[in-house]
Amino acid sequence: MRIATWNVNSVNARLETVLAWFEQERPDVACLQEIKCVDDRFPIEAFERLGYNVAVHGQKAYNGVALLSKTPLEDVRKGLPGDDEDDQARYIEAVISGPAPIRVAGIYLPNGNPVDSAKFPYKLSWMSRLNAHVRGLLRLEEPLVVAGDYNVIPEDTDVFDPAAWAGDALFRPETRAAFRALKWLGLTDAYMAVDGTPHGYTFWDYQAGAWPRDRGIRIDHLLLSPQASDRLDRVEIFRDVRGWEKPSDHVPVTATLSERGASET
DNA sequence: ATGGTAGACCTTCTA
Repeated sequence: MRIATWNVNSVNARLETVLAWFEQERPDVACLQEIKCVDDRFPIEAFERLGYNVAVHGQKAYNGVALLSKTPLEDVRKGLPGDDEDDQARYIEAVISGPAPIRVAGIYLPNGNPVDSAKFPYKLSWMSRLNAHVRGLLRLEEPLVVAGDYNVIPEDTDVFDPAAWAGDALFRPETRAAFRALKWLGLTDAYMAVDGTPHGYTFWDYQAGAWPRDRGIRIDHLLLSPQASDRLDRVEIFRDVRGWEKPSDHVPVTATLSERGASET
């Protein structure tokens, strides 16, 4: 089973590009972020034609997340618990049905810039809520994948110029500490299974020639519960997609899990 | 030089 995450930066502005990648790679499951539309405007039929079931948690103009799966989505949750005042659409979760069911959460973690605004504490509080929710999910002892645009640069090696990013909300010590705390709950970063690349950038800014100069950052992650990481075969970062016509500033990332079911363990 | 782009939408915000 191959699970994808991709911040598409408007699913409607990017539909042709997004569909082209789906037709080429045909992942079994996909988490999309920044769909930038309300539920009614999501191009559900286009994905259904490719054989996907669709769950959408949309929002006008900003944010918005969706889950796609070739098998039916069960137990769908929309929105991250822990703050009834939070109306930003950044979290969607479902159980992917099949012989070896797996729970997948798609996240669009807040950017948090500028750090001297309310956006940074919102980011940190969102990460704290995610930590609390994931802690509960891990108690289920199920295969779980938490995938998405984390807006977190975990390590110096995940950014072209660490010094230039020192004060950025994506790289601040508090942000990186919260990401480590999430992993310390018992999640594995699937990126450990990537091989043969000098770095694993997943985002290049539209500005200042970031892509041609390869000034990227690694911020799109798949974190796996022990029951999921036991099945991890490989990770792929589709960096070529950044060079396509009308690209998103993020590229798709996939993790492939073996199909080993409960009966064989 | 502190630049540059992209998307949604009401001329400014978000990233």
